[in-house]
Amino acid sequence: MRIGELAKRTSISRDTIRFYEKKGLIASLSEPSPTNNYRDYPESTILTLDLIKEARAAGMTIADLTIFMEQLETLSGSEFDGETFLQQKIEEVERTIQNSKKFLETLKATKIALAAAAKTDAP
Amino acid sequence: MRIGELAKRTSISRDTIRFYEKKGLIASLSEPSPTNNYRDYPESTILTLDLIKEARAAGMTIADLTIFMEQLETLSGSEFDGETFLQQKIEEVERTIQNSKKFLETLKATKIALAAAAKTDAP
DNA sequence: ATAAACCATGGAGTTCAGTCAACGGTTATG
DNA sequence: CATAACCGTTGACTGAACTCCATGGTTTAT
Repeated sequence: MRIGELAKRTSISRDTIRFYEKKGLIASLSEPSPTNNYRDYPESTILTLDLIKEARAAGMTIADLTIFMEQLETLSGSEFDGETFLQQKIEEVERTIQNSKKFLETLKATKIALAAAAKTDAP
Repeated sequence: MRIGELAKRTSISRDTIRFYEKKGLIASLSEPSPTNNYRDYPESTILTLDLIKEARAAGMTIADLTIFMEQLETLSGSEFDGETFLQQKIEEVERTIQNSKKFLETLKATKIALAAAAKTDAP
């Protein structure tokens, strides 16, 4: 599919998609039409982009994602220690989750305090 | 306490602390020593900075935090609808947590796949 | 009392993650 | 076939969140 459709279906802008491709997070088919040089993406790129969105929201950087995508593709076969990298990222995300839960409690407590203050205040 | 100690005890750089103060996230005592103009922070600023760290890691921006801190301090008393703001942020953080959990599963699955591939590979 | 260590301010510089603009070629539509 | 809608590339630009630097004053340890 072409970049416009991909953009629409993932809610990610064309520019951002091209930016991700330049960074190596996604790849378009290497042999496009002979007459133009339009990018052509497989259906699966939608899934990849969804994954990237999740990962970004979970605190992963694009540099992290570049390595991660490489692991997904090659699944072993390099000198690079993918398992250690993944384990580190797992721990990072676990910390982020714990941390966010804690902060969530603070937010909730603040909201409750605010509501209580409002009640004794207005009437 | 002075900024250096605060920096050490929170693992946040002096520059960042001053930056946060300029943004209104924290405040130093308004009447410092008469002989110098060093910032002087109460013990509680450590807790505030820890909260800020949590919040940042949970995806809150500094602009969000500015509003949130104001809510914490004033606890009602403005035209601003703090409860709605807080409810929105609660939902945002909840989404972030759900999302991060999902991504965490992906990371774990990838690590397992990598380990399996490595086994059938080497020996 | 003097050097090392600390503090302040203002402003410039950096990194990350996009985003926009200008220009020209391609494809789809009435 | 005109023309709107789409695509490509290059490079400049933005906003967020720091980070660094230069300059100069203050405190502390020796």
